[in-house]
Amino acid sequence: MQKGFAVADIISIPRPVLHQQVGTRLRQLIVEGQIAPGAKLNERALCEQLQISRTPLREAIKMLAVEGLVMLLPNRGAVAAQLTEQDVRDTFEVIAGLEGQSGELAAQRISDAELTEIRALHYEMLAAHTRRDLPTYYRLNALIHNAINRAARNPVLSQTYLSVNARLQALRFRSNFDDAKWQRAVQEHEAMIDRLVARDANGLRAVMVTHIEHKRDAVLALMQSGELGTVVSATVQEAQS
Amino acid sequence: MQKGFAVADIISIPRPVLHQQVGTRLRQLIVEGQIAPGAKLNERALCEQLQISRTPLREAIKMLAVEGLVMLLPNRGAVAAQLTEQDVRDTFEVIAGLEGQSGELAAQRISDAELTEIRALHYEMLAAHTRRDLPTYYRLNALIHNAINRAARNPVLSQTYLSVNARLQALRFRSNFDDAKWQRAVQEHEAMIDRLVARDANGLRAVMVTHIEHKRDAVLALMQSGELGTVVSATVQEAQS
DNA sequence: GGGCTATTTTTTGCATACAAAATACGATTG
DNA sequence: CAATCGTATTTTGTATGCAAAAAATAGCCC
Repeated sequence: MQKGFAVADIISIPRPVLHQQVGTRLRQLIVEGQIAPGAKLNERALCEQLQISRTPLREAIKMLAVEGLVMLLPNRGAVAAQLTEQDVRDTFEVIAGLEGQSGELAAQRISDAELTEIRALHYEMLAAHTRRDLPTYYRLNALIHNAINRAARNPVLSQTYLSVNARLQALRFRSNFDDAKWQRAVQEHEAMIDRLVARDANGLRAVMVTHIEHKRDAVLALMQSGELGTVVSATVQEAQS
Repeated sequence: MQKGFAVADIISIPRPVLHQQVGTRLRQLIVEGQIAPGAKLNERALCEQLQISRTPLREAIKMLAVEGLVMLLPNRGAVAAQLTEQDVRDTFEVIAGLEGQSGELAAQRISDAELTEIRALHYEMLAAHTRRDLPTYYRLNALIHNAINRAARNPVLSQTYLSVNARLQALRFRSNFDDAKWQRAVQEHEAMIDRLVARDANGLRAVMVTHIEHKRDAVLALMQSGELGTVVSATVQEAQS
């Protein structure tokens, strides 16, 4: 009680507790498709793989269940969430609302410094697009969306967005970009910057909603083509560290 | 594998697993204020009170942490979430967006039967208002909001709304309604029905956003008056069973 | 007596042990 | 040989045990 701050309190990087680490790792495995949608999460196997006991693993699984990344089957464990087409539509609908609001607020609240940074990221993204460097493009794309989210100055909104969005990550990073769609996405990003510069809240909302709807259509097309479920080597991705 | 459906699979009501039950109970305790905001969740004490071991309790606590109802302090357990004024503003901002979208979609998608039911509930609510029966009013109010949410036909949206809203429940059901505010809330509900009948999506969105903003102001006023933190006997309430 | 440090006690975090349910397997019978 | 039943094995759910960290307490020095 009376002891002040020990040195360790200051210098030691507080290693997150195990169930958090495990949660992060599991999230990664699911989002990257290493654990395929619908696949069963065998506790013993995961324990061995992650070198931990069942207690923190189970705690992590319960957390992912709340986030919607896994489904709990009473007395039969957990399976990675497998979204139906309708689930995907519903989720994108919510994401569109959240991103729209995020854009609306960001346009009102963004600082010049943040705007400058976003413009810089945007140019980097254009470079990646020009080089047809998809992984870098994805990474920068995520960074820009996160930056806009941050500029909205609402941690609850950001957190909610990340949580809902995580369910789609496994799909989003596999959408097959043809050049036309890619070009359109880039143009939409240009429009976002424009609306941000103009501090046009309603305009930015509209652009972001449209952008998400196009992304949704790309994902749905991919789903209908039946290409999903295949475990594709995943690209680096940002959100939901 | 080969065994078909046993009778038990059909007739037995599958008693939810313990961590779910515990989660529900803890949520209730926090929302009703039996566990005050900021209060520590002592594992041993809760284990005795709920007559369970620490394992399911800890799993439940982790789930509530994801929902935002408790905060985890590494190596120091969990405390019931204590929202700052800014947290409340942020949360209401998200709620406004979600309810607004919910209204927008409900106006487009509601069936006549659902609309009829909502009108009936509305009249019951008017009765409760006339009698100044606040508990019944709250209950019916929650039922109407839930019904609109359901009419939006988006389970992901409903779930997200419930999850974010749960954090405010502890506050919302303690707001001191003066008669003027109550009257205004009732009028806003009338406007909701109107917009639903007219299938006016944008109109309903606007009404719901305004309604939430008023609710927010009432809660903020109560917070600033310092009346919160007191454990008040909670009223029955619906959401987040 | 006040403030600091050392020691005890409590509490948390993780691992393991045990019980119940589900699954897999095999035997038995028609 | 197929289908069904019974048993063995696996897997999940819960309880308990153990170690480390935090909190409380006591002791000490000034």
